[in-house]
Amino acid sequence: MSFFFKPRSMETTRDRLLTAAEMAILHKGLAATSIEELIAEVGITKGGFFYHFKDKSALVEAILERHLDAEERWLDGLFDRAGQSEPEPLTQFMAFLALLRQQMEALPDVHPGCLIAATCFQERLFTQTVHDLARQNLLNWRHRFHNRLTEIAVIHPPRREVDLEALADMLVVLVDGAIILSKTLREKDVLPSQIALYESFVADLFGASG
Amino acid sequence: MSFFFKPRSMETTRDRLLTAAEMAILHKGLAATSIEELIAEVGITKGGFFYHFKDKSALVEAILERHLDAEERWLDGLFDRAGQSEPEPLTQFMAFLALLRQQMEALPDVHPGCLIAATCFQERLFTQTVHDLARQNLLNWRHRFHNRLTEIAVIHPPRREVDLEALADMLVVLVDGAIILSKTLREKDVLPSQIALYESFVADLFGASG
DNA sequence: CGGTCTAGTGTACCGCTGGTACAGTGATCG
DNA sequence: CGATCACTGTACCAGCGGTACACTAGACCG
Repeated sequence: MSFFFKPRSMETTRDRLLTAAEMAILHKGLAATSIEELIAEVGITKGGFFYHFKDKSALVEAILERHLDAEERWLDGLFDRAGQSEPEPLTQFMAFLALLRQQMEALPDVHPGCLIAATCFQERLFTQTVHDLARQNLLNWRHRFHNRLTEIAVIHPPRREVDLEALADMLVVLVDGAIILSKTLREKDVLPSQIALYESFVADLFGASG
Repeated sequence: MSFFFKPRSMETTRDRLLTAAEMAILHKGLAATSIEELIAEVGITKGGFFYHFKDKSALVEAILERHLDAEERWLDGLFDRAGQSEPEPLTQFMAFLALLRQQMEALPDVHPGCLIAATCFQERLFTQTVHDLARQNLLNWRHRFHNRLTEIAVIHPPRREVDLEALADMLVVLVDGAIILSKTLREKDVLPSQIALYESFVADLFGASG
């Protein structure tokens, strides 16, 4: 969902291309991002571009791979911080959600967008590989959240019957949907306030004290 | 959010262009939809296209206007059906949500997408007019849902403190987010199950019997 | 019957962008 | 010293958005 896992120092030209392209695609869309503009920004020629990537699709695939990797490390980091000296799964999950919300609150502007959502609305511009990467990533988060929620539900039986897989999806859905609302309305607080709502939903459902 | 408010009979060429373009944009994205492809489908020439629309942006503006209009009539229709012989605002709103969910369940395939979300991820491809239309539409739904929820909250004080504007946004956010998940995973039940989750959230929050 | 408007056709043309092809080059490595 | 890497530079092509403009078949209007 995000981008602010910072690039390495001693960047290669390839990495600078990926970064420039990622930013451009997030802000303007793939179609509005021309190769000529990217190579101008990075300071190489067209030949140099096609030396690194056989076409625009290959560039997008590389961006998505790098991005999903960084995102996974980032969210793992949040889970780790939330889990430190806190074995209770519900409290742990609530701490994770709070961290997630705080990170979104700390963003200087509205969230620049979600690469996955961007690919989903421009189907034919992207290759099957790109769509498969997006799909695998979403399935990954569904399963991770679902596992956590299942663990929680064992210890804290939910107040009402609830589809835990849908509840896991809901977090992904809220983040992506909130990015759309946030970008369209240019209101940066939509994302944290939707996460806050999810927090209160989950807390109440599993009967956390509060 | 939708499209299945059927076109009029005795369609004009302009209307057939709008319909073909709307479908194409929803399924493939704007950039992947060429004017040449549209005129081939409709059976006119390039001159004919530019007779109706001064450029591609004008086409998109017309699509969005027609779409938002139809969407408003459609959702008004759902509200009306939900409100028939049912003056109690919470019961009315719950009935509306149930109708919305049923409509989404009844879709034969995964939801084809949301035009607003599609515009949001291809910023530079669309004109300011398009973005303003999208913005106004989302603000419209926020206010309408917010008003309903405020009405409800007066009669049924919520069990917990809750930001009613965020709760109003949540419905829009869930629908758009669910469309992304649904399209990417190619699972058609994501949308109705997220609405169902919202239903149970709202019902519980305002203490509906159940 | 002629005039005007509508809804196009048909042709020719332009610039930008993605993409191809390929020869050359300076730095670095074994 | 030769090979490989990471490019440069030039030339070129096709597709698409968009422009320009002359022409026309049918409907409506007096």
